[in-house]
Amino acid sequence: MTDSTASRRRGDDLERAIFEAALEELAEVGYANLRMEAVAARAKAGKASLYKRWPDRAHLIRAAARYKATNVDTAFEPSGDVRADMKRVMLRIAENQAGPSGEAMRGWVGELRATSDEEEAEKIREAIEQPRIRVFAKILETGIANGTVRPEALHPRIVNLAPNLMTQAFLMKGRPASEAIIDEMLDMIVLPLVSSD
Amino acid sequence: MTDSTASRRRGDDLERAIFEAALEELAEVGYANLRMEAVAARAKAGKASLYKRWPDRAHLIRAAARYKATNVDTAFEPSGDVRADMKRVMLRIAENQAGPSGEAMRGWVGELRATSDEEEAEKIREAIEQPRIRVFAKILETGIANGTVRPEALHPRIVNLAPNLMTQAFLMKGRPASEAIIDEMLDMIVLPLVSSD
Amino acid sequence: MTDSTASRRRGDDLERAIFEAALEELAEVGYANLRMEAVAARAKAGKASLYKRWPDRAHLIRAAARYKATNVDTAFEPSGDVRADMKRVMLRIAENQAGPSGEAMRGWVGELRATSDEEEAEKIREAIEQPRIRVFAKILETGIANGTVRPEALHPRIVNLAPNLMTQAFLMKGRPASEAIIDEMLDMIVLPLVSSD
Amino acid sequence: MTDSTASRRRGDDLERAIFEAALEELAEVGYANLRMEAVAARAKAGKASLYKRWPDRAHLIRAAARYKATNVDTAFEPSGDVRADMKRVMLRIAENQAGPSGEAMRGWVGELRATSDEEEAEKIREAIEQPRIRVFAKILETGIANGTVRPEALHPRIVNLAPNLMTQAFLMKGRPASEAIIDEMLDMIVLPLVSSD
DNA sequence: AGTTAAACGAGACGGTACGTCAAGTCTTTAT
DNA sequence: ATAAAGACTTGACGTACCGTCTCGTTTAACT
Repeated sequence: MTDSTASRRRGDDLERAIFEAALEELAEVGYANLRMEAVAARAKAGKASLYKRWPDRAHLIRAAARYKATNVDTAFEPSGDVRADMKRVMLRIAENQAGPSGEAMRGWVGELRATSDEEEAEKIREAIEQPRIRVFAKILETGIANGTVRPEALHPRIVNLAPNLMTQAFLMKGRPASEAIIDEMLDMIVLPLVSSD
Repeated sequence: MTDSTASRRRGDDLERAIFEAALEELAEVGYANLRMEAVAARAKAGKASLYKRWPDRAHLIRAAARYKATNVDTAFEPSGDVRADMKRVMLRIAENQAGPSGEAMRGWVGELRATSDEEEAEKIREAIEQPRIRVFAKILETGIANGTVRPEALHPRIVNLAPNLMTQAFLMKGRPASEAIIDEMLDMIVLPLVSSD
Repeated sequence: MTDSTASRRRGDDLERAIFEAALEELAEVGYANLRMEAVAARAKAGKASLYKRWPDRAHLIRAAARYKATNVDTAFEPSGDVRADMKRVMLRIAENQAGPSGEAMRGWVGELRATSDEEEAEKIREAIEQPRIRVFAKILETGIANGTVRPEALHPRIVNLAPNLMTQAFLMKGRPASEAIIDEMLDMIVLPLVSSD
Repeated sequence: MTDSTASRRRGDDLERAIFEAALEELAEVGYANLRMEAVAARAKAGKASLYKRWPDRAHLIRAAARYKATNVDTAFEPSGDVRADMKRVMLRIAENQAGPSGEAMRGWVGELRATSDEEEAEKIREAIEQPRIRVFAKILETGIANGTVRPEALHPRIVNLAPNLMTQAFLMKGRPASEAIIDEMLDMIVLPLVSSD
């Protein structure tokens, strides 16, 4: 029997519970107001169990964000309609930014500095960007295949353009871009750059 | 005689001294590690003199950033060469981001939330963007005048594109975009979008 | 009018309040269960205000005990009846041991070690013993004057004998000696040693 | 087979190992700084093995002190010279106080309170005092037999006087009485009280 | 010029959260 | 079946800043 409801959580079980608690706190009070004690209390864990795993709030939140990211369905199958596909992904990014992941990124950005551990920062950034690059690259490749997209559009700076615009809008406005803004981004910036004609 | 070494500063004199101290602290330790006590000590002021003027760290830093912005030479005369003009302004933005203003923005972004005072946030964002919009708009207008730029490029989303790319790069990397990256931004994204033919 | 009820306590006022709180806690829960946070809370003070004044619990409690001692009426006028005078003082010591001072001494004893700061310990011990020595010496001197006490009884080891027996009884039993025990101490040990015939 | 080097200790074997570890810790860091984890580690035992046997630090240490006491040679044959015999026993007590047993008593005293379990305390006190009473009583009886000691000296308060003075000196000074002090105790207090002439 | 009220520097204060430590409990793994 | 190992919850520790408040002192404005 695996009846462990009454028994004490350990290892991964506990870790998951902490992540869930951290993400909920993040969503409720935001990164700047997130207290380790609140996370511990919500996870019904001791503070020591948090500090044993992560040296500080920043590391815990990054780990929680990564945990969230890996537990999210990232499957995506391009339809062939480049604009529709891009819009769909961008709306999904917006949804994500509205939740704890958005808060996590905001906190991460706030504590980032040129003098901080650059390798660590680079790793995190790549972990965030890589999945997006792949998705947008796939969309563009489909477009190239059916002749609607210029082959030169596969340059990383252009592949990343749409998500970067989303990020910028989110960070500077405090909330994700609306659908209207996404439409503008697509029609005025991204599509003109990648379209083949 | 303005011998004020021994005398006590008041009013604007004091305010300026606090701003300078805040900006220096910002440059040295970054927003996340900035302590009100450190600013007060560096300005040889009491903490009460800070809290009398601004309700919290966030407000002080925003005010300091505004103070810095107004004291900087923003005069800009377009040469007619759109690419060169844009690059010049973007390099200037990069310089700025490397200093205390960059830290101020990072801190502001870190504390921003969808639930915060949106009007206040909007005002600050506009105060940051307006001068840039004007500069880039002027550059584009000159280009339109000499036929190198499409008239449709005057849409705010496109006018703001270059500074937005700069902001995004700065926030996500922890340091301003390098010259090479600025070149890429211009040649792969901005110029293709605004060029007339 | 010295109506300062509404204003914030500082300096000695605050110190006194902390001492009172510490002594009350001491009386209620004992030294071993005394918590700095409880003292701070009872004194309506921040923990930092405690730690600013004393490095740890031990120092705070010693200071509180000293404060108590200095605020107690130690005046004593020998009546000439050596046994009655000694009994009176011993009962007073018993009373004292039953209160916070007793707890303070118990705690001090518990933390004392051969390797601790001996000078400090010596100072405290003397501060405790000196007043007693004087009182008992005065009693014996009066007895010598009226011929009921041997002059050799003025040796410190004998002068201190009665209080030392009180201390030993208190420390080993957890509560002060009863009147019956004090009678025995006097009749079987102290008086036989000091009486002149 | 008595090959126990590689096999796991159990029952009494383990208990003895824990006692030894506790006594060593006691001697090294004192009661106040004794950590259960340190005892467990030194005994190469799990903490659970400690808590299974004793409910807390206090009980473990008392048990360890008792264990020590029973394993010490308490055989004593009075020589007939009361002063020499008493001095020999008092020096032995001093030796004992300098070791872990002294620390154990100090800790016990520190945690004792009027409100604690009095029966338990009484039992422990008697366990400590009984062997001493017997030894000193035997010495005095020998003295009475050869006419050097008054028969009235057999009252418990007087029989216990010498060890009580030792205890008091040890607890208040942090270290056992020196030989010079023992001489004074004997010549100024104990012997005058018990001598027959 | 002398007086007065405000502004100021210094820093003590009540308080919150930090990150650490050890206590005592519980689970897992090895003997 | 029992012990070793050590992960876990709990709660106090002592520290660091927060934002408020009090104290004298300095300065500007007004008798």
